[in-house]
Amino acid sequence: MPELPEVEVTRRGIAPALVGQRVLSADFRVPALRYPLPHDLVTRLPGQRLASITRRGKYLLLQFDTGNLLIHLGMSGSLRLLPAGVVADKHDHVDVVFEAPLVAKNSVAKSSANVVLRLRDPRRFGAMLWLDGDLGHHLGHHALLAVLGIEPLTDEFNGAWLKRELTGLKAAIKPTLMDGHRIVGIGNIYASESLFRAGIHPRTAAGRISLKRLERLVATIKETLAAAILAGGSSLRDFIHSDGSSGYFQQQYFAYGRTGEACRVCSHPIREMRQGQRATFFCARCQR
DNA sequence: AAGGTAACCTGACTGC
DNA sequence: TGCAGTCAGGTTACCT
Repeated sequence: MPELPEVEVTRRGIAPALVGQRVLSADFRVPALRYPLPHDLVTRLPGQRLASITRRGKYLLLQFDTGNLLIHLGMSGSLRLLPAGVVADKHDHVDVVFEAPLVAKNSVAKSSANVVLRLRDPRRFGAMLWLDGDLGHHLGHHALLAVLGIEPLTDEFNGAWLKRELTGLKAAIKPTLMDGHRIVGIGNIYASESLFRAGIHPRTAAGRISLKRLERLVATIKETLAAAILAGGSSLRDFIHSDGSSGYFQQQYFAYGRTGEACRVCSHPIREMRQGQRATFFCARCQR
């Protein structure tokens, strides 16, 4: 579920209900996800006010009084807002209870119970870490954050930047797009989708793509991510009781998961191959 | 530095 | 119905 658009949709979904609110309690039900969980937050977090929720790549950063909660959803993670008291399911690993009552804007039902931010992650590839002190410092110095690549939805991410970044690379463009140390947020779905829209074959050597085609690729990456955020936003606007599933953008896929189906542009069957243990989908006629 | 592979983990699905 | 095998939206660690 979570590439950049899904993480951003999650951020926008939970922020209005939580920002400005104080924590009442925290509960950890497993010792670790990808990394050990910060169990000491059970005593450290209560009383702290949530000042902001920001995103860096696929990481969510919740800024509190004395530090920051870093959350990564991995392959199967999701965050939901619930009224306190709802029994945790098998893979609901972390709860953070806020003192504000849950008010469902799009729901007739209102609850007077406190609102719970609940992290579910069946595969446990996700992460939750506590970063003490200043967030700005961690963005530049933390081992997980400092190594992150450029944000694709910024003006700095443009054709000239990408041309420079890819110069000399012999690796295929598709896995290169997914390398978070170069560009953050582009996962397996949006890599295939962006390359389809740009008309670039996924196996093209990254360093041998012209500036003109890279400018086109930058544009399709931005438009694909932006469209997915909009589509996700329309279905996940109400995070209360949401199942955290991805939004309606699936209906707009040109290539991903469409093996054997007709290309929406030229009607040739969409093909599937493996690159770096991951499935790649493309149209051999539209993408050269 | 670059490039490729295995590993982490559970659940859903396919085919026999 | 059961069981084995495969696959899944991510990332790091560890090879060459």
